[in-house]
Amino acid sequence: MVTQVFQRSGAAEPGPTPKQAYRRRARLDRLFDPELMKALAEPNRTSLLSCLLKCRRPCSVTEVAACCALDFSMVARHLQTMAKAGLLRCEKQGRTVWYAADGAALSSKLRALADAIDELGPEDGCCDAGSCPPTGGSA
Amino acid sequence: MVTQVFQRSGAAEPGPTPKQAYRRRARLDRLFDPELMKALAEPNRTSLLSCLLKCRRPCSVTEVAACCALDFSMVARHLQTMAKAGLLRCEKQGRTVWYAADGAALSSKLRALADAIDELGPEDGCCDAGSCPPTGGSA
DNA sequence: CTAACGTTGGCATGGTGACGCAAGTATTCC
DNA sequence: GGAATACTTGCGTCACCATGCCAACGTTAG
Repeated sequence: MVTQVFQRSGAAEPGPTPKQAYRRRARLDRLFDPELMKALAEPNRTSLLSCLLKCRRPCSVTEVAACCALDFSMVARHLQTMAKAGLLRCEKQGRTVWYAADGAALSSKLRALADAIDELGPEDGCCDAGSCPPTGGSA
Repeated sequence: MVTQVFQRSGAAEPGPTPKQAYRRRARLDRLFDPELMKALAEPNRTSLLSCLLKCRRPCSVTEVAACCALDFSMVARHLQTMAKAGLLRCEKQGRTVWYAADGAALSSKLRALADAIDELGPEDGCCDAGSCPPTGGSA
């Protein structure tokens, strides 16, 4: 017998087939932001973001670049990338550019995504539609 | 005059320099998961994830691959990637592999990240330390 | 005006990953 | 046993991107 990992509840709602689900647009689909996730996918970038979040104040590129071993131009580029993704706000003042982490914006985006996921309800099996009986389905 | 984007509050707490902030490890630093974010950074992958979340039941690779124009092997690889990142749970049953989205795990991770960000408090300027007066600081 | 400063942009390089194809493996059915 | 099914894996290609170096640009100070 196979170890039954996937628990099935009473299958109150059928649950769509993957094809139906794939086409049906949900709030979730609009909330997945590749640009945002890409910006958060690079360890050096998240280090810089974390640094700015902990600073809780605007910092210049020079200041931030002094923290890590990265090349200065790379730090500038990372900050640009994150600003474009909505993670940082920036303000140019003379020859200095100040970057500040927009923690509120990020956390609210993350919560919105979490809400949209929870909104779909827990996966609980269905398969009375007969398309995919994972664990001893009748079909 | 420069447009004053960065509002400064009373600077109740100094706020560390970027160098201090960079070294000081916070809960946040442990929550940034590059693997997770990378898994969420690819549009095709998030489409598949969304599909599985909406299905609310385990689906086989074949089923999922039938939804989109992607090559079968690519779908299988994407599902593996997401399973490794903790987004999906999978169970092999005979020659079929069932994948189910772990929505609860994802949303709780996102909320934990949001909590850790909010925990740091809003950025509000400081700079009485004299290291970075962004907008007409006294230093 | 000149020099110094802070940042941006071009360039070459190396690594990573998405993609499709095709071959291979494991399991089930006849 | 053999064939069909369901998936995995290897390979080659291509695009993107992180990285560092260096030149150029705009701004400020002298």
